[in-house]
This record gives sequence, C-alpha cells and structure tokens, in this order.
Amino acid sequence: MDMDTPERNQINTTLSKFEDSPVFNYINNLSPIKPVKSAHITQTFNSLTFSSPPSVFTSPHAASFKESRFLRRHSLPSVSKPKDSSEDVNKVYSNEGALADSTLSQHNSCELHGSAGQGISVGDATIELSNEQAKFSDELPQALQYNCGSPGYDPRLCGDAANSLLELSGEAVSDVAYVRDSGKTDSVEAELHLQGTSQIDPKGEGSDCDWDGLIHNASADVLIDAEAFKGLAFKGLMHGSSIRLSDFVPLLQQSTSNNDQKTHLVDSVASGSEHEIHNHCSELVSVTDIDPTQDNLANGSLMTSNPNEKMDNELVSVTHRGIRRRCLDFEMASVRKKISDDNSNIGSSTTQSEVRNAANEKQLLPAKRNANSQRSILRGIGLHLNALATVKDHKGKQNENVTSGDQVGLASSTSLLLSACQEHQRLSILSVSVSSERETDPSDNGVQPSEDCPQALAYMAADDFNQNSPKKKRRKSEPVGETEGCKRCNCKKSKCLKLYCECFAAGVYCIEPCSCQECFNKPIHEDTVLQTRKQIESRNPLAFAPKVIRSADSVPEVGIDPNKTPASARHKRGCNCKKSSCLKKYCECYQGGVGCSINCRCEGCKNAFGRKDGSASIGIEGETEEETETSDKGVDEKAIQKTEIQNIEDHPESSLVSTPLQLSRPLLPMPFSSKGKPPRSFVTTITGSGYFASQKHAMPNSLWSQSKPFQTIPDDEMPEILRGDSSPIACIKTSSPNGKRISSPNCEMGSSPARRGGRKLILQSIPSFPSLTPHP
DNA sequence: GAGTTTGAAACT
DNA sequence: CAGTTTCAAACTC
Repeated sequence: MDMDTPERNQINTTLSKFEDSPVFNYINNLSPIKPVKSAHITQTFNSLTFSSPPSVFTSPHAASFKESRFLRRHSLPSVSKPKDSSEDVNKVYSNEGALADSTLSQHNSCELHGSAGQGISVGDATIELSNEQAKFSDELPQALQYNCGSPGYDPRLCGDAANSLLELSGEAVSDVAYVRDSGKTDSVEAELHLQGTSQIDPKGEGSDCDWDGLIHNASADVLIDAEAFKGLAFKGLMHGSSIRLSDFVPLLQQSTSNNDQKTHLVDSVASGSEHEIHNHCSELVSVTDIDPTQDNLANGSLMTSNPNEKMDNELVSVTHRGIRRRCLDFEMASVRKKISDDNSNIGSSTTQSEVRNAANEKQLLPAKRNANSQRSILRGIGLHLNALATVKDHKGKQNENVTSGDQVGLASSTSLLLSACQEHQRLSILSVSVSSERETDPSDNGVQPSEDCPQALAYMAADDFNQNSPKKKRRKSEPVGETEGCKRCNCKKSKCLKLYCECFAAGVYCIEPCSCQECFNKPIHEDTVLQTRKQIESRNPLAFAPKVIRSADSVPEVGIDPNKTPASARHKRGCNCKKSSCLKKYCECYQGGVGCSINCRCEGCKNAFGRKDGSASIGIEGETEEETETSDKGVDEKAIQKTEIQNIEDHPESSLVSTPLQLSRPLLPMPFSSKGKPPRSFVTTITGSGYFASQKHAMPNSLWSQSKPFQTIPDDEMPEILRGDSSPIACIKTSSPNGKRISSPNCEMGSSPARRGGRKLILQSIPSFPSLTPHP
C-alpha cells in the first residue's frame, strides 16, 4: 500500500491527535511500550476522532484502521524490523509501531477491535479477506459471535470456509495469524490484519517489513493484535506454509520479554479455522474449541501443546499448522513421503498424532510406514480436494512448499476446505483411503453442504462427498458399513486391479473396510497399481474418467422440466441395459442419476431420469405414463412397470428429484441415494461457477494424476475427453429426440448453459487420467 | 447371508 | 467390432 497519499497525511494528523489526547496518554502510561510521537504532527488530539480515527492505512479495507495504529504501537515492539520501513507513515511511528504499521499498510488488513479476552476468529477474517478487505471494527464479542455464535456453527467450518474461499480466490495459501492480546484491559483492542497475497505488493513497504520476512510464501497472513495496555497475551496462529515457526518464535519471545507480555503461540488449527485468542490476563477465551479428539483430519491443524494453557512470559507452544496435505496420488508418494519427513522435523509430534487421529491408521495403508499413514490420510483428503476443486494452483503451491520443506501450513487451505465440509458431511468424503472412521458418517451424506456451509464449502461438498462416492453411498445404505464407514469393494478375483473394482475404478486404494481378497490395490503395490492402470488406460483412455458429466448450470433446465435430465448430465458412454429397463442400479445411467441418452444401447429404457428416447418418465409419472419406450425389444413391460413402481416406492423422492443435478443435494433425491452409491466413478460436474467432481471419480483422477482439480478453460480448450472427440464413443448425435438432449457429454456440454457462459470449469484431471505418469 | 440377476469390463 | 466370458455389484429371498 502506498502510504504516500494525501489520505495518509491525514491519517498521520489524526494519529498525532490521538497521541496528544488524554486517553492516549493514559493508555501510554499503561502500556509498557512507549509511544513515539510523530515528529511532524502537531495537531491536538480530537477526542472524537479518537473514537473513530480515520483510516490510517490506505489499505483498501481500511477504513477501519484507526485504532489499529494505536495498537500497533504496542504491537510487537520487540520485534525489530530488519528493514525499516521506508514509508513515511511508518516513520511517523516509533520503530515499535513501525513493524505493525508496516504490516498493516502492507497488507490489507482488517482490524478487529474488541475487548481483551475475546476471541477473534481468524477464519472469519480470512473469509473477509477473500472478499476484499475485511473490516473488523466490531468488537471482539461480535467477532466471536460471528464466528462461533451460531449454535450449529463449527468454527472449523468457518475457518475452513475462509480458507476455501481464499483458495478459491487464489489468494492466500497460507495465512498467519498473529494475535496479541493484552490481558489487562477489558477494552483490549485487537487488530486483525489480513493480508492477501494478491494484496501484497512486493515492492511495497510491506516487503520491508519483518513480518514479510517471516512469511515467505505466505499468501495471506492474519495479524491479530489484541492489545492490552499491560500484560499481553500473545497468541499466534500460524498457518501458512510459508511461515516458519522458528522464525516466529524468536520474534515472539522477544516481544514477550520486551513487553512483559504473555506470549502464547498457538498453532492455528487448520487454516485459521480455529484461531483462538486468549486473554491471558485473566481470562482465556477461546474463540473456537478445538476438539482434540476430533481434530480434524481435514483441518490439518495441529495444536501444539495446550493452546489453552496460559503462560506468563513464556512461549508456551509453537506449533505449525497442520501440514497435512492431501496427497492423493499414487504418484505423489514421494512427495508425501517428503512431507511426512518434513512434518516430523517440524511439528512433528503433534502433526503425526493428529494425522493419526484424523485418519485411522488402519485404514491407512497396509504398508504402514509412518509416511504411509500420513499419506493415506492425506491421500484421502487430497482426493477430496481435488474433487473440490478449488485448489489447483494452490495445490501446486503446496506441493512446492512441501518439497521445499516448508511445510508449515501446507494443509491450510485445502485442508480447510475439506474440513469445513467435512464437519457437515462428515467425512463421507471419500477419503477412501482415509480412515474409515472419519469417512463414514452416513448421516452426513444427506447433508447439503450448501445449506450449512458457506458457499465455498458448498461447492465442494456436494457431489463429491455425498452422492457420488459410491462407496459412501453404499456405506450409507449399509447400517454397519456406515459407521464403519468403510465397506468398499468386495473383489475376489480381480485383485482390485480391474475396473470391476470400485476402488480401483475410483482411483483409490482399497482400505481395510474392503472385503476384497488378494487385493493389490494398495499403496504397497503402488507400482503394480500404476502399471495396471496404465494398461487399462491404454486400452481405454476414458476408463477412469467420470462416467457422468453434469453441469450445475443445467439446474435451471431442471427447473423447467424436472423430469428430464439436463442435457448436461449424461452418462458418457451410455448404458447397455437389457433387462433392468434402466430402472435399477445395474444401469449406470440410472445409478448416476442421469437419464439415458442416445449413446445408450439400452433396451426398454425406462430410466426415471430420462429415457433414451428423450421422454422422461419418472417415478409416479412413469407409472401412469404410457410406455413410450417400445417394448419391441422384448422387454417385459409388466416387469418393468413393476420395477418402476418398486423404485418409486423405494425412492419416492426420485420423482421429486429426478434431477440429475445432485449437486446441491445430491444424495437425497437420487433414487439410489438411500443406498446407493454410484458405481465407480461417477459424476463430474461442471459448472460455470464451480466444479463438483463427484465422487470417486474425481478421486481417481486426482489420485492418479496429480492434475489440478479444476481449471477454467475456454471451450475450445476443452479436453477431448470431455468433448468426446477422443472419446471412444464419439459424440454421436447432436440432437436428441426431444431436441434438447444430447447424447454425448461433449455435445451436451456444448449446449449446456455452462458453455454458454463461456467459462467452464473442468476437472483437469480428467484429461489426465489416462496418464498415470508415476512421479517417483 | 446365500444365491441370483445384471450389465460392465475384459477377453477372444 | 461382435461375441463370449469374467466379474462384482445389485438385487432377491
């Protein structure tokens, strides 16, 4: 931020007024830190302005920074900036303040003012950040309320959401939260500084700031200062791969000693989702509760030692934010290993333990190396993430970070996302590889992320988590499995190395819950798996591609005619049903919740989601509906009707939800939702705004290929696979009987709204599935 | 839970 | 590409 603006001068003036005010003096007296008055400011303090000082910082957000400056002075005085800020503004302040100032100026920051002892949710801040400049001029209480106030509110969600948002926005991969809080005064002011990577101007003052140095890659950092005039509780939340704890510690210590404050450095749990600000003075307030037991797999956060523990002048604990990554890919193995190694070095104990918690080890891979355990966990997560999509770049960053060894906070955003939704959806996430425990909470399947979660969350969650994961569904349907969470494949002869195997088809390793025999689809057989996969792909490049592609944009269409499956949602290759009339899950189209298309070779199609001929017969409608589908194919009409009726009975909602778009509410509507799971990989959703890869297939892709989950690409850049050009099954027809539907996904896509939108998000992995290029 | 049905995947 | 076999999920009892 450039402080050299008229505005800035004004600010300075204001500040000077501040300093001169009685209040200010009073504060100064209280504060161990001596305020430095700006030399050039002579104006008297205006009490009025004090209450609402003009924005000191030019930051966009800024408006609310008034007091921040004030706080700043106190902030981290001990921390000397390696570089003096060249900014005039900074000069105005004492060196002590300079740091903080620079930080503020640098970053678009949000200030959070509140009374001491109250917690500030970084996560929220983060969220704000994603938007533009978050302004937190509200009192902490509010902040808290905001974050945690909601009864059902899960802090993690917030944090995750925020992170996810960040990720989505491409902003901070990691963030650092710094909280200083003074315990003494009730009216502790807290400043929350948020910095978005995008916002950071490398050339700007900020770059000079010490903090910057601390934060290497940090895309975003959150600085929260809760300043008391006296004792200080310092709690830092770091999350961000870029921040090194080691760097931080000295800093913190220093500040602590200087200020005679209490410093408490806590690792923020996943992405700021759980940031706690404690007022050490007398109260320790935890904004968010972290449930150690529950600590999130997804959160990836590590709580170091007792976050809540109070310590005077002592640095209690430092932990790096979870570094958990989701590495999904088989290919990523090496990376994961590295990560694990790094983790051990860094935060280690905690991290590992968490990891363990997060994912049941059992599930983790048979291999059971430490790395593996972590890996598995990550893997599952990773898959999820990939599916989710937001993170492509982000992921790349993470990887880089990982490799670089800077892991703090790797998990951050991505994991956040997961965690956010996870809570709601409970892990039905595919973490296939992830521990079964976490994975399966059937109850959550039905949850609609969109409702519970912020948009970002909603994005992800939906398909993936729920419906499309075949396994999950299945689990869901299975009482036992659900809790166990892990029933997966049941292969006996394929060794789980063929597409018969759902796990394999989905691109995930088999886990304990699987009942497979002689399973080779395990990390220990990674090579074999990859090889086999390649082989299969060589035979059919689309073998691991999602079978159903749907576009969220098609929703409107659904609204128009709920009974018809949007053209955008179709089974890629079509089914070949002969006896099931496409009314049972034997039919992939039906299972996938989409109507049959011209690509289908089915006979006697009665697909409730849309018949091959274009007619839609759903549930009830189907009952009364005249058999448009000719039974010429020898289908037993009676049987069909019976089936239909049964289906309807079984899945009454199907009639309601015939929509293929399960995005928002994936599971429920689908006929198979109750039990079902889509067959292998199933749906890929493409939307203009977001992409949902459902399920497993997203996983597979992600798993197998490190590709980034989502990418916006021009239509013309659409992968062939999606287009269907390369597809074994060419885009057969451009027009469907009803004139709306098009058989091939490709074609469909073309006509889909998404396409019209001109912007498409594609699961990048799709194209890549074919390539399993191992990344040793 | 065992057996049957079904259709995709794999094979020829 | 078509036909056959294999396979495992879906389904039924």
